[in-house]
Amino acid sequence: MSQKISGVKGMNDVLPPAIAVWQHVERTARELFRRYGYGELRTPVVEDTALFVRGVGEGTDIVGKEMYTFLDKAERSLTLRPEGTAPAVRAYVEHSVLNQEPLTRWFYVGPMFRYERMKTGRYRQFWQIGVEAFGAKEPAQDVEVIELAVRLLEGLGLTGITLHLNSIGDDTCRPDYQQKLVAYFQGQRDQLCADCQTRLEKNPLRILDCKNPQCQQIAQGAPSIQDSLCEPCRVHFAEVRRRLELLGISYQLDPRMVRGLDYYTRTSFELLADDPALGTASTVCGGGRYDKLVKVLGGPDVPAVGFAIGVERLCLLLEKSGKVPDSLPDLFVATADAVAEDAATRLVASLRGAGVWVETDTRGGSLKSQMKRADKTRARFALVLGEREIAEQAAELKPMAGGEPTRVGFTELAGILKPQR
RNA sequence: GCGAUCAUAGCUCAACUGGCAGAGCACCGCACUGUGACUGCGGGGGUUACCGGUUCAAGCCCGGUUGGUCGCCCCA
Repeated sequence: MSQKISGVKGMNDVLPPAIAVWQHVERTARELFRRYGYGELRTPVVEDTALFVRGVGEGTDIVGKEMYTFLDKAERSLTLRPEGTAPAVRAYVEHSVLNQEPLTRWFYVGPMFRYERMKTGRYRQFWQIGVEAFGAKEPAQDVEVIELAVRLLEGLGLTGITLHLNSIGDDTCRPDYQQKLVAYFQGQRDQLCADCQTRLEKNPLRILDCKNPQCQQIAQGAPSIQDSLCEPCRVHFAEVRRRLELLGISYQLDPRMVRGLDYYTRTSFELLADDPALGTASTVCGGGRYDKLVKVLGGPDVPAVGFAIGVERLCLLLEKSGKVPDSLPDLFVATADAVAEDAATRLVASLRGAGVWVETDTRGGSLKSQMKRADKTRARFALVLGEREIAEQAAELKPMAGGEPTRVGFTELAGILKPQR
């Protein structure tokens, strides 16, 4: 025996049967996105490092300390993508998509990479399902994107999810607000935690969602961004809210929810799970409008909105809720004697050709061990084939869950089994 | 990056104040079987995460490393 090699820290294998949750999530998402006219985008897992430095922001934790960055053999600095928006924008700009269509709606599913300390619902390789819509500045687009996120979780049968909503203004009103904020916190500077004192200079908005109780207390009295929005931002946000209500999507206004990145504008939202199983990783989905980003990445001045969902977190919630539909074989075929072998092989092949999910034990063995195997597969029906059945071209179809067997001719089998799926 | 806590068979866990590393489940084989979850008997599986130290003797005590889990930070 050679030395065992284990997987990389923070990166997980998913194997059957646990993969069923993932497949269910993906299937549900793809079907939903199709109905809203979103097309799938696939970009490489590796990008030019500069894309994230510029697109995500130099001052962020992600760029500052969490990226998997390396030099390839030609000394290019490459990075394993830490998120999906910057690559989507890169592709949008690179293929001049705006020149082909004024409105573009994409979704993506794939792994992201961040070098972080692990905990529940947080891994170094994690999957995101994301949506990006380019070209519409209208509130209707914000709402369509939010609706998509909400409907996906609804469609998966999840409850206990709250939509948190805020508008963080734009270039014209946010600077004013930041000034007001700084002025307010400056007065109580020494009562803030050490982190927040630095934030006061670098990113005052972030003080608002500091978890420190003392800071939270102080933040309570801070001016709300809602009172500082400029007229266009105020109107935009009011329309977003009106349209959400129109669709019956409830939300919680959260004026202290902010985004750390400069290019985010106006609408900002998160979906939070109240399930303690996620611990502090309760954010299942985060998104918002980023009207500046396309231009920042060298493209035209195109408005955009999007979100990203953490698939592992979603799966954790789903596994716990037990709302994953079973996917089970239709039939298990066992052989009782050697005479039946060849005929059974052909019967199984033709059933499979007709679309029936058939399991067998390719190791053969005693009927008992085959039936044990059948039990394991949780097939709906079992069929035992021997000399007698082959001669008569018919067999007892036995429901594995219990109940009376029925005598069925081989030619009828596919018809009986297939429609039940 | 900081702090807490844990690590024994594939899984869940035992092993007294330091004294030959075990059970259940799972897996495999045989017997009995024309029909499986609660038939009988048997079997394979471990350098007790790794490295070092103390001791006549370490799964147990001490130090380090790695990995898991949970807070802080940040996020999805």
